[in-house]
Amino acid sequence: MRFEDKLAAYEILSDEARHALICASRPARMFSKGATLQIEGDPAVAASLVVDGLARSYRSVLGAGQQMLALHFAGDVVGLSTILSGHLVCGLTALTPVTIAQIPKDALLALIEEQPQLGRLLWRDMARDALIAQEWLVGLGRRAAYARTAHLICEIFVRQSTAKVITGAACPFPLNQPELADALGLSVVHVNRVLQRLRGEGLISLFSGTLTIRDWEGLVAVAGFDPAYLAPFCNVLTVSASQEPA
Amino acid sequence: MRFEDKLAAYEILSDEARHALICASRPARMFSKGATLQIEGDPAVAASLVVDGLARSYRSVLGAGQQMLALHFAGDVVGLSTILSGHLVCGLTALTPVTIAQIPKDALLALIEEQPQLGRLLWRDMARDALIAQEWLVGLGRRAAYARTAHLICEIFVRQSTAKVITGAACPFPLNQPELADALGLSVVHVNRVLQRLRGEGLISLFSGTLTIRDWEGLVAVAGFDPAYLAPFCNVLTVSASQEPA
DNA sequence: CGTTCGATTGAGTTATCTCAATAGGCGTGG
DNA sequence: CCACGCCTATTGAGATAACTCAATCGAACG
Repeated sequence: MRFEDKLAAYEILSDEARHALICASRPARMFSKGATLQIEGDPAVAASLVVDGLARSYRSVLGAGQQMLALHFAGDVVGLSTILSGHLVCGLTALTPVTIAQIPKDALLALIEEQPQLGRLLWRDMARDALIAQEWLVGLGRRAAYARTAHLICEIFVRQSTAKVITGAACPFPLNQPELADALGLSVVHVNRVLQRLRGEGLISLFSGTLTIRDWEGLVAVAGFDPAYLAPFCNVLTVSASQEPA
Repeated sequence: MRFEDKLAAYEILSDEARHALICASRPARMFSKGATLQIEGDPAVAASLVVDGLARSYRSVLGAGQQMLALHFAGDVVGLSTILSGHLVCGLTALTPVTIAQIPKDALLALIEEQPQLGRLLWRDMARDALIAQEWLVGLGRRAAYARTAHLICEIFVRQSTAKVITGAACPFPLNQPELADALGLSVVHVNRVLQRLRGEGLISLFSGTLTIRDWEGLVAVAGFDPAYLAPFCNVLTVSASQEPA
């Protein structure tokens, strides 16, 4: 069986490096929505390349549910920092049907040594993730629920739309309200009310998994959103490759 | 003039790599408490090695004060992910008198190419920072003020005490209440009340810059603190070197 | 056709904030 | 050496954002 392996890269990968990456990774596997890709607390054995779909990583907190840590869109690499630090992994589940190609830890470490160019790319990817996490941190610490929600919507919209232009456009929105609550550090009930307000103010509409931006300027203003932190890494290059690993 | 350059490393650096690092960095400079080391929004021109003291990075939010993003103890490297991503820097100020050795961006990038071993070390450092940031994220999202504050106190205590054993011991505590508020996403008034409660419950005492742990078990329980995320990187090796750069 | 899950609404509770005021410490300048 | 001013810690009191509990409703699903 063959499949497409889309890899978002920040500069052009040499054929050699791309080939090495493909060789190192296991055959991509598909998972259905809601599937568990990684059990929280397991030791780190592999990084995951999100070939298609959307995944989320999270941490559980004693009596307080879960906190989502990051969204992983197609092209993202998950678990680098965990492997490098030797720490136990956080949970990872599929928010949509998802295709994942795992890269075993040892193969990844070897790859980094042998393909410095690829290593630097992965490192940059981690830097991008760190910036996004920083933005979430700021939001949780200092933005009220309304602005925080608007900000996340902005982020999801920008990360998802390959097109740079953003207007009164629409995009799929794969998070339901309980998932939004986990991401935003809010209760489900409050998320619901915040969303109603965002709709009421004419900023968005959001029904059955589809988000429509009604007033991008307004939404950005409410959120205090500055897309710069996403820009330098927005799929500068998309590499397609067929794969048939050992 | 000579000075000590303490570098916390996770594995033994080759003499060559260490020498290259020292050559790449500018002469260390001292800053007084409260000094601005990096102006928020400037372009990234250099990474900073904290030689001594404690610094904090932060982001300002419109009408909501500042959110502290990270604490940087001696041996930490600041600004790697900003340089790699090309993004503008966050603010950086000294919480105590601090000694900083800057490594200009170009020199750093060259260093990474020429000294892969050192590069991997720096990468691991970034992975550690990511884990700590993740812990802050979880705290801000899902821990109540009381537990969140206890957790930060645990983190500071562990990161600061080189001694592994933790008992009814004391350590300097360089954050005042406004700074704690910035770190914890709380108001100063509430920080004050939370601290009073932590004292009242007999968990800590905290006066004039000195923290004393009165009940480590209890504090850890309240915080839900698991030191594992700090452990793999706690100053496995401390390298001392005299330096006289060009 | 019953069950489950997500969205929605109501109502009361509480954690945390804001505003305001006081008091102590410390540095600076007169 | 004292007086002033600023910063930090503390306290009180009222306001509010966000939470919890609980119930309803519709859609998806088996």
